[in-house]
Amino acid sequence: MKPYPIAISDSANFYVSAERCFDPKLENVPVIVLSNNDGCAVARSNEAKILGVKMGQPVHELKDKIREHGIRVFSSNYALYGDISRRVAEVYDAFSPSVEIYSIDECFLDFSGFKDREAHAHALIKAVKLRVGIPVRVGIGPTKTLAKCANDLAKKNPIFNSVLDFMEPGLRDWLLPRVSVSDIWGVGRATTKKLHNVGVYTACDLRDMSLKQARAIGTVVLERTKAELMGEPCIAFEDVPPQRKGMAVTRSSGKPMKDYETVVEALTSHATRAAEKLRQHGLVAGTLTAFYNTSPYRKNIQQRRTSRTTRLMPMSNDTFDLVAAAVRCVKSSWNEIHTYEYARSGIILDDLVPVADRPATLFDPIEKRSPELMVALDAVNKRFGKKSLVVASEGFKRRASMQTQFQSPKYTTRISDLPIVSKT
DNA sequence: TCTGGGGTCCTAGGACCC
DNA sequence: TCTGGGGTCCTAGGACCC
Repeated sequence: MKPYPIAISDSANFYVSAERCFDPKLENVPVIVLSNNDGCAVARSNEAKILGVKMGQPVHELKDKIREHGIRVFSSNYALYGDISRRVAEVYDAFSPSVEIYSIDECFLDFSGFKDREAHAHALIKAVKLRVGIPVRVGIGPTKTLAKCANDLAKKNPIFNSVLDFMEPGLRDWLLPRVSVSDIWGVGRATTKKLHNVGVYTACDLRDMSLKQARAIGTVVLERTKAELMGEPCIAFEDVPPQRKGMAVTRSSGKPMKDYETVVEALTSHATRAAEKLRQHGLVAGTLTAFYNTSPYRKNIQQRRTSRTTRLMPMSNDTFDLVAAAVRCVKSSWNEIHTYEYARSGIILDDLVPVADRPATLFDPIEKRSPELMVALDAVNKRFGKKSLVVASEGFKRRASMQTQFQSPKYTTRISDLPIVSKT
């Protein structure tokens, strides 16, 4: 691969910024956004970071801090964040012929052909702020890893004024020795520890270590990272999203799940949601895995992790097929003798293919279901609200709905959530 | 007592990312 | 008491085949 300038634009504390878009009172005060079920902090404003709120910190550990410092707390509002993300990406389209959406808050942009890359990046930042209302920062480099590294430096050091261009090797030689190896994209906790053991502490050390040693420590992945730090691209720019391979619906349950029925109800609910997701994406799955685990955090209870995988034949996105498969998995793995307190469960789907490419099966299933039934099911649930129609094994008791105590309005995707502007 | 070699495919688990 | 969810990629090892 030949190197050319790649930019990465990354939103600052994205979920917090998205909340601030619609509530200016949140500026300059500590704000955190919680994970599903209001379990832990997954986004923190700079003010919250200064107060020592850690990424992923459980919210029950933060009670005092929240009270003392008046931290504003939000449940996650994915409808809002997803929509803001889409709007930001639309702005990027005007600044590059080729954009790769990497995550909900990051895009890679092909920056080749722009003479003054820094000026172009500043224009982009201005446009996103003006048209969507959230701050972004830009890192530029000859490889994705160097662009990410530049972006990280721009994020942490205000002197770079939100843009850092790493195309110049001299600038890299100066700055890479100041970057911890653990801050490099692709180097996680385990690899950092191994690298420290051989005296590799900085991005520069990693760039300059032998290819052979890099491979011994972190397989081809670290080998590629080293090459990318040298300015040799190994990770391709992908402006067309590749066909997705898997899909998962997993949840922690608020209360421990002790009996068979409760676990079946949870997995029925996840399988139902997974089937909906498949249909939304026009896919069918060939493999279904159902799992349910005890909480690894509760050291004093008996632990058990259970997972069963089954083939879906024929491949399917039918709610009843997926629920039946999930229930089979629980049935075959249920421990009758001991009672455990399960805390998390989920459905993982693999071997996904577009409905049109579904391979024909030798024998048609005995019971043929019509896709129209699923269309009708989706339509009813869309019109009358989620879970208006459910499969019976999900249960009719109080449904375990997610804890979202502090959710902001769905400003951009639900008209009834807009604040009424009163005429005065 | 001796007990092949080389290939493919599949799966579980680890590591990492946001 | 309360600790997220959804992805990708890579490797080792077992099963199987000839």
